[in-house]
Amino acid sequence: MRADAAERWQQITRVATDLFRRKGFSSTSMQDISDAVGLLKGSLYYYIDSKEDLLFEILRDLHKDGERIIAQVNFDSGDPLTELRTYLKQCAVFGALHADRLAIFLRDFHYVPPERQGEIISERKMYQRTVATLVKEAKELGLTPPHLDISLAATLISGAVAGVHEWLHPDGPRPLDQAAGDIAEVLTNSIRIPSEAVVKSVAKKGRPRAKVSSKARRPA
Amino acid sequence: MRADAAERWQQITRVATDLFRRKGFSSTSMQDISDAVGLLKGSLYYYIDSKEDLLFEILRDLHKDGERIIAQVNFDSGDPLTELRTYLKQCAVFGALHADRLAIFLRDFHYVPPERQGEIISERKMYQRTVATLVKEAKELGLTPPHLDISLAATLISGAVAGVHEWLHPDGPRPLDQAAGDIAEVLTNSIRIPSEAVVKSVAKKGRPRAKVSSKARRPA
DNA sequence: GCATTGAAAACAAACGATTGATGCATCAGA
DNA sequence: TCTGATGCATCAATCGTTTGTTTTCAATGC
Repeated sequence: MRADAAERWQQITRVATDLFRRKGFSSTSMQDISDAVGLLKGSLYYYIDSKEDLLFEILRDLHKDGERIIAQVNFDSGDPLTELRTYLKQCAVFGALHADRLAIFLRDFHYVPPERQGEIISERKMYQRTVATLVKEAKELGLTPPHLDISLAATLISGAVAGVHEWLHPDGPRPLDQAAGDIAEVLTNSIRIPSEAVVKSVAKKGRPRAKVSSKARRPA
Repeated sequence: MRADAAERWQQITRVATDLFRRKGFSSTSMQDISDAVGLLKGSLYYYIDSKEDLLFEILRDLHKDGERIIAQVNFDSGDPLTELRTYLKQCAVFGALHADRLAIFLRDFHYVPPERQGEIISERKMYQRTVATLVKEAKELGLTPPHLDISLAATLISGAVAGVHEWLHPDGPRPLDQAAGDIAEVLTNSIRIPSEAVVKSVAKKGRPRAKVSSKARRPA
């Protein structure tokens, strides 16, 4: 094996990831990929078995990276809300760092041959279950509003953090760690008990109308 | 024009919507559509100009329906958090009722010819701007934590409610209106000031470990 | 009440282009 | 020289779309 064989493989997966993300899996042809790599499309089949196989390899790598990062979270602190916050922060960071592959996963996963889906699909369900468990623990400890629908809240939070990759970029104006922390904080806050004092006081005193008019808020 | 011409058109859009949702736009062939309708694929071109045109028509209809529902919200109550809650509830209901077309919009919108995208794209930006304005108003009134990043929070909330269509179904176990209300409540809560009393008291007293073990929470 | 007409609606056949994939030839480097 | 790596030519299938023809059926004339 030549020295640059591994590089070729990385180049192919990198190029394919970029194209799949931008154009979608089924709209990306092997011709597109081979053009970007600098090979003839037939030559790609020296490295892969099929187009779907290439997709599988890309998503399986994402799966592995995901497992590695989540494993760093400590779930034994004793405070479910803090654990949830830490966990969500990690998820947000992960989403920002692997936005391309995550977008492909969420949109084009169903193109992976069914018999190979099992190796990947477990990850997402694990995400949701982790959140669900932490939310449940928080409620049992009285840390959430008493009528909170924990299943609904968990699904909502899971979905929210799954969508973060669409707009949180590692090279954004704020440090990634900081922004991810804020995201986790806001999401965790969604199941906290709100301060009644503030809510009531403001509602009573009849605040003046905000500057932004109703018209401006509904443009055309 | 014959009486059933309008029915044919509805049948075509309905079938296409279902297929686009399940298989994706570019993986759905005109043959698939014509088979499901019961015509030869060439005959479809009596009703449409192109495949992309069909997608455009479907999404433009969604756009119109969206405008109609959002217009019902009263933005002059004087309480931005209540307005946000109402607005988000409407969005959740809308998402559940039009999950198919919404999924197509979020995934396959980029297949709409660029010159025709403008007629549709305004809608989503309006959603986000509405949320952003309400969040900003709430902060200015001191209804949110003082350090809240309003842009981040608004984006997060918008993304969360946009993903609701994936799991909230009109015929679910709970009445749609009720579930949507809960969703809006949780999301609105995410920018409310949390009750410090509860948080501190629990943190202090050193609660016992929750029943669910750390292992169970991270299944393989 | 029946035949005629004309447009709407669907069929039938084919178009060129592109798709994912294969087999074999070839080339370069160890 | 031998093998990993790529070029080259080509496959059958399918793609979206077009064209010309045929069928269907309501309105019309008598």
